Amino acid sequence: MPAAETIQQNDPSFPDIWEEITWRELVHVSTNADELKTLLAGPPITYYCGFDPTAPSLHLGNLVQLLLLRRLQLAGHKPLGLVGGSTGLIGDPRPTAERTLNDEATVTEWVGYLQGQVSKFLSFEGDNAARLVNNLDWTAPLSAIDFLRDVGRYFRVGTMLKKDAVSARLNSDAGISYTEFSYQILQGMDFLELYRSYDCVLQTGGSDQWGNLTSGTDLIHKAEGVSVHAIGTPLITNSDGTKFGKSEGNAVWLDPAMTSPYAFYQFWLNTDDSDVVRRLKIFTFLARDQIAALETAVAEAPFRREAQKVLAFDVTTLVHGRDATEAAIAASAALFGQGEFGSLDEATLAAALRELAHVDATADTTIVQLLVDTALVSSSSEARRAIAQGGVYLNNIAVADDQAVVGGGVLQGNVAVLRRGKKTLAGIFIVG
RNA sequence: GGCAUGUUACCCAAGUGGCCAAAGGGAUCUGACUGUAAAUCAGACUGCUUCGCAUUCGGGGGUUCGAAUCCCUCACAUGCCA
Repeated sequence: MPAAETIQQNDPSFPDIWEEITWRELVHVSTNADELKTLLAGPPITYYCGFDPTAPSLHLGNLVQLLLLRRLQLAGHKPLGLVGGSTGLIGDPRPTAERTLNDEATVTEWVGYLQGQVSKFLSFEGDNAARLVNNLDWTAPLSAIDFLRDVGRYFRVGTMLKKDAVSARLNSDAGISYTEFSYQILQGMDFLELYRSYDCVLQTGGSDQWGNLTSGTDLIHKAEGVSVHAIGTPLITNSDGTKFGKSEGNAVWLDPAMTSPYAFYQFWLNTDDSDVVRRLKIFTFLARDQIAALETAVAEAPFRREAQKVLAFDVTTLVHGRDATEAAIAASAALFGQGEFGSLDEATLAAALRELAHVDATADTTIVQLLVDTALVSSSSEARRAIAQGGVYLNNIAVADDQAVVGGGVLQGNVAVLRRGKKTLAGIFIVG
């Protein structure tokens, strides 16, 4: 375990930031690479990335963008963090189906949450201080007529139809609404507005947003006669083909109330050997030689999982802070340690359990009920099924009977550890 | 606006009057093996007061002893025509 969190800095062994972000595999597509390299090596530029409030929190996919913003800021450039108050009301077209529109009050509330999260990853001090912007500020006052005359005229429908996001939907039987079809115009407008107000010349985003990114560069080219840039980051994938950023089928959120720091730490700790080096490059500020050393460690002693430990420590610390990470590690050590729970002291055990999903219960509560209460399973049918399959443990002892109650299975301090499968745990505090 | 076709569980997708809680694949979960990996193998995967019962196949209504399957209607989608 590292003694201290990695300092946020770019690796000085790279000649310039472009070389570094390329090495970190952060660039999947971009506008002219040579020009971008030169631009980023030169005097500070203003750049931006947008986050749409389609949920109350950002998730791991957004973290890639946040870290790219931060790396560019560390290279001296000036970030704009855009939270899409207006684009969030529309929603970008997903490949499969139309989105459900969220109401304005909800979106407004989420805008606030996301702004808070974005702020944590950027510096708001110094010559290249970050700024937060909200596209509702310039789209809300716009009338439909102004929109069509001033902005719409620059957009060719043929071009819009060719965007992957749109054509995928047109070719599916879901079709696409005019609302979502218009999304690319809104995002293009954002870039133009930021170019005019802040001299913003670069937009970053996921490669799945490439059509929307170029929508902006094209618009600026037409409206202002200027060439600006875009960088599309790769879609992060797991080598086994499953989706990155899902734990137990749920998204991993940055909000500790939605994904606990313990669960967050565990998510990273469980990274596959074959993915861990790529994760280190993208999600940590470790230097090239440090990552190379960890790569060797994975190859020579994979069972030690050194790289995973460093990755989990660094990313959890980055997102949740040092204290939360220490607590998550302590809980992990207690719960996954060699010894029996009975050998742990009361305070350590209780603290560990509080890192997990935990509930209060009486001694005569059934295990089935507790599995449901702790959200280890989603229904009592599933709880019985899990018990029947031998996948439920109380204090590391398999539960065989689906009528069983917590009863005597109580540890020091009147607590019990409920486990489903190998590593999904919950704490039970016996009261009354 | 007209004609045609389609809408099945998390996703894809069979099923076209009873043998359908509904094939198959993916995802997911559990077990074995392990390093709290991966791969592989096995099992599970609507809910419940679980050897039984209840509710599901876009919404509503109808025919029938009986419907995911037939009819009507509404909504949505796709294609062609206007």
